Formats: sequence, structure tokens, C-alpha cells
Amino acid sequence: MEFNAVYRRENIVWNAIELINESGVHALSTKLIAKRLGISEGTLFKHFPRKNDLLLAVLDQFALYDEDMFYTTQNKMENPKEAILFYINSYIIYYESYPEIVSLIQVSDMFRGIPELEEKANHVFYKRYAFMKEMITKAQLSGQIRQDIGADILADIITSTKKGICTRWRFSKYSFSLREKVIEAVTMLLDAFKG
Amino acid sequence: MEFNAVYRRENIVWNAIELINESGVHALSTKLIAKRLGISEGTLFKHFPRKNDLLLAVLDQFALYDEDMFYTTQNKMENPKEAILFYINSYIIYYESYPEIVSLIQVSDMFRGIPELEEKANHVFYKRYAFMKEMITKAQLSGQIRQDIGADILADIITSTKKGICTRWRFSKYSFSLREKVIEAVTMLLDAFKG
Amino acid sequence: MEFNAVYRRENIVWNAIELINESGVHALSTKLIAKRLGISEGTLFKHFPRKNDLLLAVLDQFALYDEDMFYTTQNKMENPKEAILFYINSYIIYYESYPEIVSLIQVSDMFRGIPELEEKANHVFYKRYAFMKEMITKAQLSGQIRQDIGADILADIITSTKKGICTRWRFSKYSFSLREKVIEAVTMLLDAFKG
Amino acid sequence: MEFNAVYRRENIVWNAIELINESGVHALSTKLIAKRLGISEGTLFKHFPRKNDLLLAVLDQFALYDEDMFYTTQNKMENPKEAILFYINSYIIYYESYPEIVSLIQVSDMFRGIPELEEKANHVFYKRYAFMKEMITKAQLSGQIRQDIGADILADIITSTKKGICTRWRFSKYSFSLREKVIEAVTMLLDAFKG
DNA sequence: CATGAATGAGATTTCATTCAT
DNA sequence: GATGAATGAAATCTCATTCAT
Repeated sequence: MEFNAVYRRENIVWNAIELINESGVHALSTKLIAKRLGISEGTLFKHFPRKNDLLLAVLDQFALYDEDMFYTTQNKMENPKEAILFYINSYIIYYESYPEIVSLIQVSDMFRGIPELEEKANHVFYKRYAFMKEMITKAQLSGQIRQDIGADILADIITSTKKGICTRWRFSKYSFSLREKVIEAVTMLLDAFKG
Repeated sequence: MEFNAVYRRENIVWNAIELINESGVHALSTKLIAKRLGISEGTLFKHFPRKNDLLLAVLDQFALYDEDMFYTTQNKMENPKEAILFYINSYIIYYESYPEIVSLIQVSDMFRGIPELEEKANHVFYKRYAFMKEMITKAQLSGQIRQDIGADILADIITSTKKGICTRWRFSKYSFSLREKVIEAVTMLLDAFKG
Repeated sequence: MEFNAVYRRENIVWNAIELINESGVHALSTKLIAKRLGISEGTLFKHFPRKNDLLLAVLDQFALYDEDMFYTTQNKMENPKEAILFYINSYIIYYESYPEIVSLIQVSDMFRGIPELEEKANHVFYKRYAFMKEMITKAQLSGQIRQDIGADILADIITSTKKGICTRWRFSKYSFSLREKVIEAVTMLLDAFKG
Repeated sequence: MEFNAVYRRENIVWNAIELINESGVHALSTKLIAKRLGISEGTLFKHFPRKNDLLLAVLDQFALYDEDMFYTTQNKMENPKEAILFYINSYIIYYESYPEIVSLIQVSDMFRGIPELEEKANHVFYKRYAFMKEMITKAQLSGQIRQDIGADILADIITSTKKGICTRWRFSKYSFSLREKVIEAVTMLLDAFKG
């Protein structure tokens, strides 16, 4: 059954993510995933011939909506400032629905030294960073953001702040509203640097 | 010789850090460290009875100057804003002198799931965050920073931004001046939120 | 195949016992067992996740028939003296069929200091001792054994004698009839202390 | 200082015995002994060039008084029965003064597979067994013990019983009087088989 | 499509022992 | 005579991966 196979794959990926969330990457062994899923390791390898293939799928899941978000955000670009908030908000929705995904936020560090994974993770972050920078540049051109500051620096500030609050959210065991804090921070920043 | 033992320990720690920097934590095996130092694994374990002990020493190295920095920064607290810049600058000096140390910046994530390491790493970050928040609060009380914004959020912004730029610095293979970028960003932020 | 797995497990256990018999516990390394079985160490650990699990299985094998012996002996208890001889004889049958098992007789000492093993070994011996004492007490009540001697001491004498002769049998490379010697000794003892 | 060297050696041996008593042979590492003595492993090896040399010294300590006991017991041989009791009693005195020594009683099994140790341990036990058998034979010749029973079997019974009670004494954490129980048992046996 | 059995490489750790100082 | 540093071998155990059924 094709449907079943797809479902099974997703299931494996999510369980892997949950394991990472609970115990960190170093605890993610094929044995553990299989046990948690109630399947044999053999079966696991039928679905993902190499452990790295599973980790690549984890990365795919992590960035699953990126292209969509870029696309739908682009459509709001006549108002770049609102676009930025819309974009940030999209991630928050994703993270609040699936908090385990937040444990992947430092995925570049997690996968450093494993070439194919490191490369893919870096790619994801480069694209996100580039997109943010592009939006900021547009906001500067449209006068919504001051033009005397580097778009790269502001992109650093906003993306890092988002990451930082997400991380603190996870450490605090989700004890505050991610949305409120992130939106407040980004709004503050956009206001502070408005054109 | 006591001197030798201390030197050897430090040597091991730095080589471990370099290995982490080059290939990530997952590549940090005792065999690799030993080989790189030209010593036997047995010797390594004489100095660090458990691999975790070595990793704890790595963490110690990472946070080696924290207390000093807190202390000397405290002495500048009559001007909190300058204190913040001084504090940030202290880290930059450390990182520019020993760029490999920057690869430890996400150490909390790297060590997640290994209780004693995770705990210690979290402790380091909590203290840094708390210190930044304290400085911001003082700056607000002295009127240097606006009082209508949360000290916690501004602490998130500044510490995250520092981390983010450091990480990008490393990814870019140190292709820009860490000092310039970080100081520029933090100055911008302090200006933007001045009281 | 379930059958195969069970067979393999038993096979491992018996080879471990043989190794203990030939060279003592201290020579029982997982590498040696694996080599002797012609399997990899990995495979060994699939069957027994920890070496201690294998040793526990060795203990189980050692005491495999204990409950049976207690049970069938109980049924002969209307004549306690005969019951004692029947019970002793049951062990002799086991030991003569599988002489390697005799090398486990001092298992409590062999496993001292390894908590889970020590505890289990002690448990086995305590039960055997208690059962012997119970039989002696019954024999005293029924008048078959003198009542002016402590059941515990006589239990010590009989169980120790059995052990002692078994050990000497092994040291002598099975050069005499275990049955004859043990039965002779125990018969002598029962006669000497008859009521 | 010769005196010091001798003292140090004895000290090492006793600490080794204590360690065996507390945690079993398998826990007796040179590292542990050195730590317990507050000396370096290097120093330990100055006194005992090989670990086996230390273990041989442990065996020597275990059998230290054997020759003396054989000798002084011989002098009482005009009354063999009393000689047997005297002989048994000598061990009890030793064991009650140094209960840790009792943990060596199964030393033959502990050292099985380590040729030089196994051989020496067997030798000790063979001599003790032979001496006991000799005394019994004499008691039979002098009419104190029945002549229709094998001296070897009675030697098995008496030596095993002694061992068995000693072992139970240790397991019970010395909760009963070793002397009373052993003397009672042996007296009982000698009476039961008197000529 | 799923599984259980097998595996070899490698990880961490312990051990007895050596040697220069 | 004592020490600390060093070591190589071995021990237990984990890992990702393969394959016949």
C-alpha cells in the first residue's frame, strides 16, 4: 500500500524527532527508534537504507514548510514589515503545534561533521537568513525600516532573537506563550528601527 | 612534575576543543584525541577517568573567564550601558584569540541528554543570561534604556544576537571582523532602545 | 525461528559453563565465548545484552531442577530419611550427566562482589540449605533422626559433605564414582545420627 | 629499613585480603589496593613485581600457620581424637581473630585457571586433607574411631563441615559463635563414629 | 513487506605492568 | 625506596548495517 508506506515513513520521522527532543541526537540509535516504533531494526532499514537517510528526512520535516512560507510571504511583500511579522508568525504556528520540532533549531551544530547532513542543514539556514535579509532590504527600500543600518545585521538580530526565544521556551518547558514573546520582541525591533 | 601534569591536561582539553571545532562532537572519540596528541588511550584516561570528565573540562574552559568578566564588569556598573559593551567586548576578545571556542557556543544542545554535561552547560548559559538581564535592568533604572520594555526580552535579543553573529562568523570561516559586527549590532540595539 | 533462538541461548550457556569448568570464571570473557561458539561478540550480546545476563542464565542452569527436586522430594516425605537420600541422589544424577556443572558449586564465592549475581547465588544456596534442614527436622519428628542434635548443624554437615565430595571428585578428574562416595557418606551420617 | 619493608609487605597483603573479603577477588585490582594503602601503583609493584606475587603472598598468609599446626598437633597424637579437636580449634582461633581470612576458604575455586595460584591453593588443601585423613587413620588404629568406615570419607565430612560452617558464619555476618558451632559439629561427628 | 539473526567496526573503560626521575 | 606518567592489551558493550527467510 503506497499510503501505508508513506504513513509509516512519516511515523518513523516523527518518532525520531521526538527522541531527539527527549534525549538529544546522541541518543538517537536505530535500535531505539525501532523499539519505540515497535518494529524491528530490519524494517527500519527497509524504509531508510541508511541512518543518514532518516536524518535527512528529519531535516526535510524541519524545513517542510519553508518553501510554502517563502511563497506565501512573498505575496504580502507590498507591506514588507507586515510580511516579516507574517513570516515569523508562520514558524510560531508550526512550533506551537509541534513543539518537538524546536529541538532541531540548532540542527547545524548537531550535524556538524557529518557531511551530507551538515551541508543540508546549512543550506536550510542560509536560505532562511537570506530570505529575512531580502525582506529587510525591501522594507528599507520602501522606507519602513531605516536605511542606515546593515540588512545583514538586522537579519542576524531578528533570526537570532527568534531562535533564542524558541530555545528558552523549550528550556522553560514551554512555560510561557511563545507567540507573545516572539511577536513582542520582533515588533519592538521593527519599531525601534523603523524608517 | 606537577607543572607537566597541568600542562598535559590543558593540552588535552584544547585538542578536544579543536577536534570539536573541526569535526563536531560526534567525532570526538577518545581514540582520536589520543592519536592526535600522540599518546595512548590509557594515558588519556589517567588524566580524565571518564570521557565526560574531559567534556566537563571542555565546558570549564569554555566558561573559564565568566566569573572574572562578571566581576570586572560589575565595577563598571555606574554606567550600565558601557558595562554591557565592555562585557560583550570581553567575550569577543576571547573568541578572536581562540576562535575554536566559538564552536562550543551551542554547547547546551551538543550535550543534551548527557545529564551532568547538560546541567553544567545550562548553568553556564543561565548565569550569562541572568547577568545580562541584571545589567539591562540597571540601565533601565538609571534611565539609559527605556523602561517600557521587558528586560528579559532585551536580554534575549542581545545574547541571541551575539551568539548568532558568532555562529555566522564561524560558518563564514572568520571572513569578517567579529568585533565590528557584534559591537555594531549591540550599539545599534542600545541606541534603538535608549531611555 | 523461535526454536533456533532458544537453542542458541542454551548453547551459549553451556559453552560458558564449559569454559568456567575448564579455566575458571576469570577466564570467561565474551570474546572467548564468542570465539568458541564461532559467532561474533555482537551476536552474543544480541542474546545476552549484558555479560551478567549470561551469568544469570548460567545460574539458572545450575539451579534448573531445584524446584522440581524440592517438589518430587516432598512427595516422598512420609519417609524423611529416604527423602533425603532421594534428594541427594537427584543432584548426583544431574552432576554425573553434566559434570561441568559441578564447577559451579562454589558459585556464591565466584560471584561475590557482583551484586545481582551474588544475591541470586546466595538465594539458591539458602533455599537448598533450608530444604535440607526442613527434611532433617521432619526426620527428627518422625523419630528417624536423633532429636538432641541441631537440625541446622546436621544440615551443614550433609550439604557441606555433598559439596566437598563433589569438589574432590572434580579435582580428581572424576576418578571415582561420585554416587558411591556421596551415598556412602550420607548413609553413614544418617545411620550415625539415627533416632 | 628491612623492618619497614617487611611491615609494608604484610600491610599490603592484609589490605588485599580485606579487599577480597569486602568485594570478592574480581574486585582486587592493583589500582584499588594502592589507593586503599595510600601508595602509588608503582610502589606496589616495587614490593610485588607481579600481581600474582601478591596473590601468592595472600595464599601464604592464608596457610601461614599450617606447618605449625601440623607440628604441634602431631605432638598430641597419642590421643588422636583430641588431636583432631585441637587441630580444628587452632583454625577457629585464627579465623575468629582474623575473620577476613575466612573469605579465602574457597581459594582453590577463586584462583582456578591461574596456574601458579591454582597449584599452590590445591597444594594447601591437599595437605590439610591429607593431614586430617592421617589423624583419622590413627584414631581408627587406636580404636577411637570405628574402623569400618573410610578415613577418606570421614576426612571429607569433617573438613567439608568445617568449611561449610565457616562459610555460613561469614554469610551470616558472624552472627553466631564459630567456635561453638564447629566444635559441636565435630564433637558430634567424632562421637557418632567412635570406635 | 517484515523480521530476527548475525556481524565487524568502534566506543569507552580497566588492567597489570614499566620506567625515568 | 617511592612516585607519577605512560602504555598496550583486553574487556564489556553499542552501533549501523546486511541478509536469508
